[in-house]
Amino acid sequence: MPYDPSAFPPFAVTVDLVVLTVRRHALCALAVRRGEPPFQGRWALPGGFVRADEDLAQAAARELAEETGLRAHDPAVPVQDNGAHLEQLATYGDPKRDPRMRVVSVAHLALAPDLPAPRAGGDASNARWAPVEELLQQGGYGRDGEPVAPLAFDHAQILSDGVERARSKIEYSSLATAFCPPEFTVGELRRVYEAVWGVALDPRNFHRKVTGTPGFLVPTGGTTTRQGGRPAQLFRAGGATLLNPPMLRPEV
Amino acid sequence: MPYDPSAFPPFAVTVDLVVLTVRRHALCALAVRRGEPPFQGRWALPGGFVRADEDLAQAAARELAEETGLRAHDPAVPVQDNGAHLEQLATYGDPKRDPRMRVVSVAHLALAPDLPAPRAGGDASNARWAPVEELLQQGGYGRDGEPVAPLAFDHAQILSDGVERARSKIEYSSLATAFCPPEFTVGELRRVYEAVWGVALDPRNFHRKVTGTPGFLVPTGGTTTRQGGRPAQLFRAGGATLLNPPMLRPEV
DNA sequence: GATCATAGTCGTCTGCCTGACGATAAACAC
DNA sequence: GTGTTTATCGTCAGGCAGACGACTATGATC
Repeated sequence: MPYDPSAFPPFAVTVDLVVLTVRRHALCALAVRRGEPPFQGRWALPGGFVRADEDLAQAAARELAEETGLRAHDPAVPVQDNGAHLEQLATYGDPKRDPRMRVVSVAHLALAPDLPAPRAGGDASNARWAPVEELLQQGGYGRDGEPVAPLAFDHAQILSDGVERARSKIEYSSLATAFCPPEFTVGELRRVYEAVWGVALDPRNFHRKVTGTPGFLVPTGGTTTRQGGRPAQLFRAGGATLLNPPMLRPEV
Repeated sequence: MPYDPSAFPPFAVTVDLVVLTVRRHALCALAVRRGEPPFQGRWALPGGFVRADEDLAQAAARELAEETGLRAHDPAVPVQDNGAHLEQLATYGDPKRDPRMRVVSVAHLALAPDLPAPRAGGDASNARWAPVEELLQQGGYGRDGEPVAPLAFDHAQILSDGVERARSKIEYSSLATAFCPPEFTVGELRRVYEAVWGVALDPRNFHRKVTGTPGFLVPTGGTTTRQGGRPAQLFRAGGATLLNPPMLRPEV
């Protein structure tokens, strides 16, 4: 027995993506330029409609693949390959958030290692990685001196919530490894924490902490010199997902 | 310019509520009996359609008031009066979660102090507080010896997620006070933690921890003997929302 | 009224973890 | 070789948590 369609108002349901990565020691998010009204020409988060036969997570994974080529991890499987971490973030449903009609957006958060270059349907000029502070600042000027328009719709709020989720989640989980390539050094992992939190961490205490937490890191045996200086051990992400005790974010 | 309605599939959007409270040293959730198919006669979480002009949080607050008479707090205002804490939990949108049509449910989590009795549109027999283990057990027998049917739809999953959110959130926030009356003793707060986590806590260490965390508790000056034994100091919830360092949940 | 049971509150001690920081190691640039 | 950079190991003091002893203040029971 289907519902009486007059008994409830119809909604459009979309997924929007907060895709974060660390580039050049800065936390960056994927932004796409809108090609049509409303907010034509403004930057926005990637996203799209949920299809009739699609789960929300499937829709988010499909959008992520379309925008970045990344495959999403099965959340039940620990991070192993080069895929991105994908999780539901929150849902935004203010009646006026889209001027055209009633749209409820289920935002998702994706964490990815540094990628070569974004592609938005093949058009590179309409997609870019931008530092999150640049995307979130209101009416300032970007690094190139041009005025910065705020993100379309309520996407500044969504991005802000996604960044806060990422910042708090790397405290008590091993999610920071999702920003790293499959093999990485302790120093690279530390620079991820520093970029996401925007702080400087003591390399010695950080090294002691991450190598001393069981299941966080697994040495691969190899070493590298990627960053100059003494060669560093290479690690993969271990099976542990929850860090106990957590990494402590320095205050202020 | 409205969307072309043929460009996207129409969805129904509902809010479902995980309303938790602590009664008789057990973590309980509000359940309502379904009066119509599908799942007629089965227990389910309270919920309903989001109206055309309503925000998601407004819809959740309205449903909460209809089912329990509780007013929800403005999330920006710290807990002071007898209202309930209300926050968005997660969104569930499996294409088959409702056999009738495509329904996306934005689940919310509410934490309330112990209430006299539930009312579901005035019909008490169709609403009850039930221990969460009882609602979540699959095909067992309840306290009264009658067989227990699983919750309708995917509500067991939603309830499970809500309980897990509550369990983890009282670790690092002062949310446990949302389960307490406006004035409460340290022992009452401890029994909240014990019920939600299902563990026993050392009364002395707990007392030291909560009274030593700045901003968590504010003494009102009064004392009480509600639980027998030596009179205890009464407290109100302080302004702090985040506990740093957090309460530690004993392992296993 | 003495005794007991029940809760609440204050202390002590020990072990672990963290932050601060010195020291050494192994590469590269000149 | 010297200096620079990054990685890694150690040391030490302070803080917090778990274990648990001791004392206090009420009501219940004999």
